[in-house]
Amino acid sequence: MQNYDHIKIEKKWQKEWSKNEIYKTLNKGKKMYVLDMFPYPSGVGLHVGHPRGYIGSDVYARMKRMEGFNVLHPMGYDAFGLPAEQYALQHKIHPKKAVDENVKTFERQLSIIGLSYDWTRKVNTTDPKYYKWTQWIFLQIYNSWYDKTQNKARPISELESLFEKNGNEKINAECNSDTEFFSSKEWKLFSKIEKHNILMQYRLAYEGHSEVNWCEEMGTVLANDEITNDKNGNPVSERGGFPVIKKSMRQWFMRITAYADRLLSGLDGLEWSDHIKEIQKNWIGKSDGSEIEFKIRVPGKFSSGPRLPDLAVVRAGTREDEGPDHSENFSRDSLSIKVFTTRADTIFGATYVVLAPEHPLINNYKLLITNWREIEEYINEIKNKTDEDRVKNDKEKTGVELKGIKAINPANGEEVPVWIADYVLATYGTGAVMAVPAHDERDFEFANKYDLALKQVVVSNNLLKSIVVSTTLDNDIDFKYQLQKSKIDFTLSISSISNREHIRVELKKENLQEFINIVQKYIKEKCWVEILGNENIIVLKNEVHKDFLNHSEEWFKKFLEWEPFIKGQKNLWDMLSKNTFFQNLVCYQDDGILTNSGKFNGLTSEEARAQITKFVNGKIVTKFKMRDAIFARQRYWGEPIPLKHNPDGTTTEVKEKNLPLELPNIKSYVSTGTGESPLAGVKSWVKEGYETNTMPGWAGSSWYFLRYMDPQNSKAFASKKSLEYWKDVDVYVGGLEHATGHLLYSRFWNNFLFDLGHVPTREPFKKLRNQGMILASDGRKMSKRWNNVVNPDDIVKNYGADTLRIYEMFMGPFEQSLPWSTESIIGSRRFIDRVFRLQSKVTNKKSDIEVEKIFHKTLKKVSEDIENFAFNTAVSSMMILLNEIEKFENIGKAEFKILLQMLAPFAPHVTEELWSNTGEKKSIHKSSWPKWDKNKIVDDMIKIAVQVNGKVRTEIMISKDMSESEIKEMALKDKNILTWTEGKEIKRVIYVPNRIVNIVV
RNA sequence: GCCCGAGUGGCGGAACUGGUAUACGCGCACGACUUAAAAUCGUGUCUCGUAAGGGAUGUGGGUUCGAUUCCCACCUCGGGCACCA
Repeated sequence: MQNYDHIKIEKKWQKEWSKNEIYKTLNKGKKMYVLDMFPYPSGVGLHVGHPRGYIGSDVYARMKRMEGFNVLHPMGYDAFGLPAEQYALQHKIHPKKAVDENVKTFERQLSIIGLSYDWTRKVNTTDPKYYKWTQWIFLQIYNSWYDKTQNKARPISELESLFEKNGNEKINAECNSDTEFFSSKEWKLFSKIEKHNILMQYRLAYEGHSEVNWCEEMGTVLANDEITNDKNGNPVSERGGFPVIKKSMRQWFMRITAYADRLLSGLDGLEWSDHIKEIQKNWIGKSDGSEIEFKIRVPGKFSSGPRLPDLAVVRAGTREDEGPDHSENFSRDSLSIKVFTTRADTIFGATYVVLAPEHPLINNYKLLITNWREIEEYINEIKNKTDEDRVKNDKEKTGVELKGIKAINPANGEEVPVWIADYVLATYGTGAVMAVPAHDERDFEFANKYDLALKQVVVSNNLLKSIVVSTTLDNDIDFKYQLQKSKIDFTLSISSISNREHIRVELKKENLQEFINIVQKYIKEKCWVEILGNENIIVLKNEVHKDFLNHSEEWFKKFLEWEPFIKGQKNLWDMLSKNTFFQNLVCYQDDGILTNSGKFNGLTSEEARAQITKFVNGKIVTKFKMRDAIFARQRYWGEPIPLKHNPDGTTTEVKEKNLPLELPNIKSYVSTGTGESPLAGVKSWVKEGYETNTMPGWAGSSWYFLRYMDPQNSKAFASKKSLEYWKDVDVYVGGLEHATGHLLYSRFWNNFLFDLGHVPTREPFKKLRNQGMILASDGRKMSKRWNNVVNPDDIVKNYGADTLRIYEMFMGPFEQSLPWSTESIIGSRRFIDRVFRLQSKVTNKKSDIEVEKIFHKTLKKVSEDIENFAFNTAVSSMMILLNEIEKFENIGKAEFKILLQMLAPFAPHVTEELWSNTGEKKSIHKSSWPKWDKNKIVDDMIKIAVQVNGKVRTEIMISKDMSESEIKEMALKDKNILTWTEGKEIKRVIYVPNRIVNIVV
């Protein structure tokens, strides 16, 4: 490494840049906001994988700066949360101190890489001046409700006046599902606490109870994404690996579900990868379906017909000790079960109804149910199971019938049994389903186990597309001959797996009968038949194949039952056209054509869904998988929630002028372990009535991108003026692991702030790029545990920051995970050395025209590649350029300077050194990005390939002004080509401009 | 199980919208410089074949003048979701 002293040069320029503040952001000009996901400053320091994203965004930001944009490229710290507190506990220091120490390490490691952050805009979520505004935003959310008609959040005070005027029946708002109706008059009569409780059901940040993931060891509640499974499949905390159980607790929630639809539709306008959009879509989990009521009937007690039982009988079902008599509310709803389904088209096949074991209606039916003891036992059994047990994939479904009551299928009036079963979730849809075993896998499995009826109501409509006949016949030539004779089209292929020949028949209506005749004849005379898969595959074989025995016993049993039918093949037509044979073994879940469905027969599933829903008085509804987010931690190290609990049970907020509500300084912030936050042990805090829970880790990170726009502002989280100027993040760079956390919460908060007019755009991140992980050379994640961590400090010391930067960009596509190779890094260093040496060849003379051309072509490529985050090919094209120009004796200064400028975003230090060596006084990073000259990227003569029948046979040089026919003629006359075309008729000549000529003979 | 994404030399990878597959880098081999080594520079490096030429982009088919690229089936790996009706 004698070429240049990277240690000296890099230090020198880093000092210079910070002295001259060359990366300082202005507040005018054409804006460009390039943001990295700010890190949690952990104690262990960085490995070479961490800076990859930062380097990518830095390259981009540097080019944009040179292109004349006013670039905002900041960095900060997300320092609240469990990890910091755990670290502090372990090291027996205050979390604040731990954070400060870690930030220092972090900044030292980052600073040597030469990233162009404007450090004057640094933010830290644990700074009271910062979290004042986190608390402020919380209060805005707390004081809002979601109007589904206007489709936006509105101040809670507006809701109060609406209640005052009309009560709540006509208000189309997002609220808790158990909210009851009241009139304007009733509202006025409600007590303070009643009003408070009702409003709480509408607030976008609300208090409630819920079953949560409780970690005894850590004394805290964890979010789903903070939990993993240990090797036995038991739930454990991601950090520490402590066991996690279910526990019901008082919680604060964020009503993110109010925004589910907008979070979904908002994705359309974003330049994010399809992959991450897919993850968010899945997470939000929208499904369009119908809510349909199944009436309840008590057989025996009442004569006949779907008559409802007397209210008195049902009322007797409520327990005396349940407190006030709810029978008025109880009446209608209790006499029917509301189910949610996306397959209303299959309702004629609904042969039973299932409630989740937790379903509130079950208790109401107590006196009607004849096997109550059994039911109670079952429910208790389920309660004691962990979620993990219940959801385990290979677990058999269990359930019990509610004997004594029946449900009425509203489509055909049939009486069907009612069950409770653990495969139905209380938390999704209505907590009840209509079971259609013929068309739903889960219902199918359950029905098989408990011997419940199965009724097929949808048949496949793709039968007429194609049928594959797979043969293991000794001689299938005859079969093919028969097909040919009947003019049935087919194609042949060999299955790579079974080595069977596949005859794919494209069936048309007019030869369906003919085809079936042939198959029937075969079955009758020569062979066995088997029908496989969902793909209409028929297997013709000489004997029962061994494969057969690989099927489950059950399948085999059923097959045997069908065997005489097949041997007799009376009804093959029916078997094929309805495919009942197959469908009765494995349920058919796709859309199709309705059958056995009364007047709806013949409709497509899609048509039927709408019509049937209407017919049974159902309602078209949309459901989401996403749940409201828990917004509380029983921990010390988080933002205090700025609310006070009053003795009368109501809650009041801390006034804006009293924000921030600062974390009290306490001696022991160790968790009490009782589920109470350490704050519950602070007397002064409790005396004031302050909320003892703190905010979760994602609070501070859900809006930090706004704070960078105006980080010092003490009057607002950012001034209107800077918000209007910066608007949103143009390019956001970070890891994929935040897809369902941070990236969703930030979008939620930003949408909310938009509704109230606090920010100018709905969506915060226009363009998102996810850097791939850098794995260790053994292909595993870099981790202390595997002892495979590569420290960037060592790389910077041995090879230089520029080499590290170039290598990390060159190693492969930015979004792809790649293994690190310290062996390969030398290539990037050599490249820099060669550029460094190139300066001795620089003259004041003009470069050769060929040299100029290469330069401009490369410049175009590099500019476009950086724009597209294709950093690897940008570096590679500069390497190609260098290979080319090294062949020349001399190179003009102008071209050399272009090379330096192109390279500057990747290797800021060495290019700055060389730039100053050319006599430039101003920093290269303040220079303007060179423009490529489109006249200098076209060649006069180009080489194209000539193919004969698609195979390259020679190359010819053409000039750019030759016509198509001239080129074709030149190709045909080429002597290499003549040896291939001699004596043959030229059928066609294809010319693709600037690429190839293909001669077909 | 369902839904995405990906499979190209010894290795990381390149190939625009269907148009000369294997750019660039690492490694390896040979050569030059050197007393020697390092560094540097040069040459070669998918495969079979002396050559002409043939064969290769996970496997098998298809469409096309032409397929890494489009379609169908399958295999493998990675990721997401996981009884969401």
